[in-house]
Amino acid sequence: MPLPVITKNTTPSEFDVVVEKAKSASNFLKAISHEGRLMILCHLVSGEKSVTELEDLISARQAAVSQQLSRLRLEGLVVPRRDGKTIYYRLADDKPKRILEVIYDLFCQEN
Amino acid sequence: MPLPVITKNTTPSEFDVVVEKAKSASNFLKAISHEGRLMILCHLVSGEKSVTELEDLISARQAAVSQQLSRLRLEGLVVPRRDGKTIYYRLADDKPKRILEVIYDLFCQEN
DNA sequence: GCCACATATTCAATTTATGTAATATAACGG
DNA sequence: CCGTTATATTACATAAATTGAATATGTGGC
Repeated sequence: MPLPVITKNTTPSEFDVVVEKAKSASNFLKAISHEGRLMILCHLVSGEKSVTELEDLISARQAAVSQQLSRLRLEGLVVPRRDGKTIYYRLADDKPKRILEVIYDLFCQEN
Repeated sequence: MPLPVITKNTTPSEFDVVVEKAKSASNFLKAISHEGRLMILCHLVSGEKSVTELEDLISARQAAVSQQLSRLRLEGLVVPRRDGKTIYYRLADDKPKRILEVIYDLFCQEN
């Protein structure tokens, strides 16, 4: 429950573990802290979408969307599935959803 | 509850509102998606800390910590309070805490 | 094999973020 | 007023992220 606590008793190796986790977390956050990628993830919460569908949803060009998906794919946030010519993307796990729920609550809900 | 949905019926102005919110959210996420700033915020969850205390906690130099705090201050995530020579920082509201709880759960908790 | 559609990759140009070092300000004690 | 401690700001160099344009790949139909 509580967030990590660092005191004088924290050993160097324990400290390193915390730093490692902070790195993973900040990489994840960097991946989602981009307007376009954030919108893409939002749309994927409601189910998988093709690249073309995403282009329309966020009014962006093919190359841009494909690049953003590529970044999300490399970070392991989304997973592609090919069906004929079209490629559908979906969230890889519930990490993005968990964060997005809070973000939505904080930025799109109140007043 | 549900995340924002964009359909063919979404008007341009409604769309703009969503984009605006996505911008705020991504700015906020950018502010916290930095290893040092993330650690600082983590430490502030348990109560206010002076700049010097934070320097020790995250093993960073004075100028670096001060810069990171400055960024967080400009984004409205933290608030300073002066007491004599020392300046104490605390979280401005519960936004960072809300996110950090999920982050901690996702990255520091499981197995 | 050739064409069209859907998607991905590459490259260069630009912008933005970050780290370091040096310097500045603010408050206190003497 | 001076020195010291605590913090902030600035300027610069470097690295990383983003964008746009062009091009490439993969798939299905003919």
